Amino acid sequence: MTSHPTERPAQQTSAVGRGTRVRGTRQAEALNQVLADLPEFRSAQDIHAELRHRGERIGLTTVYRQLQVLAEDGAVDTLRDETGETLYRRCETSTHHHHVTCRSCGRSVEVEGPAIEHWAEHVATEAGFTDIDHTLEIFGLCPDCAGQRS
Amino acid sequence: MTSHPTERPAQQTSAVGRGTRVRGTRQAEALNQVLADLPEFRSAQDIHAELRHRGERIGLTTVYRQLQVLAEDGAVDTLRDETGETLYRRCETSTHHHHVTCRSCGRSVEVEGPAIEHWAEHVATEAGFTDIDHTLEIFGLCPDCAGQRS
DNA sequence: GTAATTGCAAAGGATTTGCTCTGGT
DNA sequence: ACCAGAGCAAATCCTTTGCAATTAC
Repeated sequence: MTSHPTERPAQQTSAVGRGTRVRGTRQAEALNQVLADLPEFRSAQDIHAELRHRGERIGLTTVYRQLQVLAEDGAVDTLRDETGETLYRRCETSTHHHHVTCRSCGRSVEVEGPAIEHWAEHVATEAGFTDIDHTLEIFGLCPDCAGQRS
Repeated sequence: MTSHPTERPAQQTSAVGRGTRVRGTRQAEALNQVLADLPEFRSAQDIHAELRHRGERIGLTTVYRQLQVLAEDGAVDTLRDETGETLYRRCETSTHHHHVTCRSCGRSVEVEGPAIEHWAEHVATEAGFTDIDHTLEIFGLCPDCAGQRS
């Protein structure tokens, strides 16, 4: 175990008082476009590759940094796949939700479960914990992939 | 995370016909001892360090390999913390359960929530998915760690 | 004796960081 | 001009692999 209690990058978007401090760059624009086009969860590297395919000149580092910011702002959802890679996808709803993701093709469906959030909060509080957070991912085979299987 | 029909390295314990194919080594023994002593989730590196502290001569590689096997056999539970590291702990109950884990010290409490399992199964099925599985981790600060904090 | 196991060193793979260059405004 | 943002290369970090040396049985 390494780090952590206090960490948390301390977001500073608009903390300073002044408005937008974000520049509209060609790269950011392109990334947004790709995110808008891809409905499935994809890794940063995938997304970078896709951008390159489209002929965009953009560095992998930029993709990572951009996605990080978008994730912090809640503009994209993130999840870790079984190999530990972080996957990103543009967020559709702004409310807290979870996903049912296809193990085979990556397609995913958003689902809400207020009961779960409460339950998590509840059991953790009961155990004396504070500052509670949780992660929940559901994996399975989507209709399409289930069909074409061995 | 439990089932997973498709993968599984095809264990060969006792497949050949002959008996025990597993050797009782000093290292394996020591690792077991440490796992028995530590009630919290710990990273492989932590466990290795602990072993060294105890004066054991054992390589990090062996710890990783050993833990991998134990995890496959269901002898230890694994989970990924927020940084992506894999944490291990000897499994206590055989029933499906989840954990409320301290972000700071790693201590964890097992909790059960049949309702959650059903809900997960339900929403996924409703979305047309099959062969469903899920992961749920709750993080927070345990009473002790919450105290000694800013 | 023989094969399972160890463990060092090196490889891998994802993500981050240092630092300089570029392009918006 | 100025400064946020881009990006390359190098650095990190956890984890796995190659392969020779050990060791249990």
